[in-house]
Amino acid sequence: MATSESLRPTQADRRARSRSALLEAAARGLSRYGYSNLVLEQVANEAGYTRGALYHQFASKEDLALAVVWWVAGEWGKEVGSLALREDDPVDALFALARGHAIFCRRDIARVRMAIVTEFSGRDHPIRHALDEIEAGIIERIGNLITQARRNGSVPPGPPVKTIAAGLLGGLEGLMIQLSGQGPHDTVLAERLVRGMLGLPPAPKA
Amino acid sequence: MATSESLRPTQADRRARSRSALLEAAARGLSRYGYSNLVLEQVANEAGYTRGALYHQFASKEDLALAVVWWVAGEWGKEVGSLALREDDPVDALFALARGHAIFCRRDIARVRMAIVTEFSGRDHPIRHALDEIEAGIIERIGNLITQARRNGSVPPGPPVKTIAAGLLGGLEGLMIQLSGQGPHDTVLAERLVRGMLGLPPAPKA
DNA sequence: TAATATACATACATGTACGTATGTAAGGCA
DNA sequence: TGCCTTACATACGTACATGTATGTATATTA
Repeated sequence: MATSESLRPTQADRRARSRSALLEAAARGLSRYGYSNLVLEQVANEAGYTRGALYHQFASKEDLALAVVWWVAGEWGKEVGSLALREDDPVDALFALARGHAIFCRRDIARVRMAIVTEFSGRDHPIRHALDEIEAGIIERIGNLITQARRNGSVPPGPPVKTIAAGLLGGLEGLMIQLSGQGPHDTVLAERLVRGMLGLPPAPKA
Repeated sequence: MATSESLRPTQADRRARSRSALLEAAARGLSRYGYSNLVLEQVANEAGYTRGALYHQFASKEDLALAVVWWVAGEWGKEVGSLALREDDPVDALFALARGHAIFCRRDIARVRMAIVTEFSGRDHPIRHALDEIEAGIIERIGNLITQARRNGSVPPGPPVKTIAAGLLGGLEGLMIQLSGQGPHDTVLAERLVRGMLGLPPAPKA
């Protein structure tokens, strides 16, 4: 039984390898061109395959996009969401989320959601449902942190928690898209954005 | 010479009337579906015409989109940009811009830029150039206000002015997209976002 | 090693939306 | 009032991308 460490790859290895290559190429393409501008032949070629391989692994373009969306969400959870769990103070957790998100957005795949969300907003489409579900999860998480921080007394009152949480997410994503995840200032501005929207004073000078 | 107040509309009147109807329908469609998902027959029908009328007034789909982009930019300048000119203090001008932008974003046409910017980012496309030009103008304007405010002493030092200005614009647009311009909290959060990104303390309680 | 299943490539069919060419009615000018 | 131009509708051609059907090479199993 040949595994990934063996010289001759097994079928499952081949499948997994090509699948992740296709997924990554599709994620890059989605974040650059959006959904309907994404052409599957280009995706397959960038991954080193043809459309045949793609349709062997994914039932349709929509199925591929859904897989990408959930894959990116998983990566976000692993790379960003985990940072919040390491913090005790909810405000620190929010800062960690913001900075982590900024760093995550330096990867091109991070912009998938914002790139395709407008294409499906308002319509009843599976991709929209997936995006909504993922977004709702993140907003709920942020909202819980804000609620804790308000109980804690470290965050002043203001608009409803859910509104702030949604605004935080949207503002952060817009910020990162604009900065293209390039500058070294992305994390600073992300933290500033969080402070502002929560009603916190600016960070003391280091 | 019959003008718009006359009973029988003149040719120029007819032309202007249908043109603005088509423009508005196209703007709504662009902000909802983006560029490539926008189908011209739907645009024409929503405006009360057919594609024939559209192609009589606009050379191509691209030409129509460009016209929409510049038209929306003009509306923004009239409704939002003018607010900043009324303020003496640069920080107050920035707040006025943020609040005005929030209110502007309650109209569906306001989201045109964010809806189509990802479709052309990275490519060498006339629509991208137009968006870049408009964006550069707004960022420069915001940047000048920030520079004044820093000289003024009312805004602390931090990341480069241009970076903050760009981040401010991106963050605001992301925020407004997320809130869908619905809630009454959009202006509050917009101002909070500006305060945070500038490094200002939260607003004193009214 | 023969037989079968899997991973992928190639070829084909279809639909959709753009752009253009042509036709028709209404306004402008002599 | 007759001719010309403008505003719009209808009809057609075309290109492109998706999805499917078929073909081929590699891996698995007996």
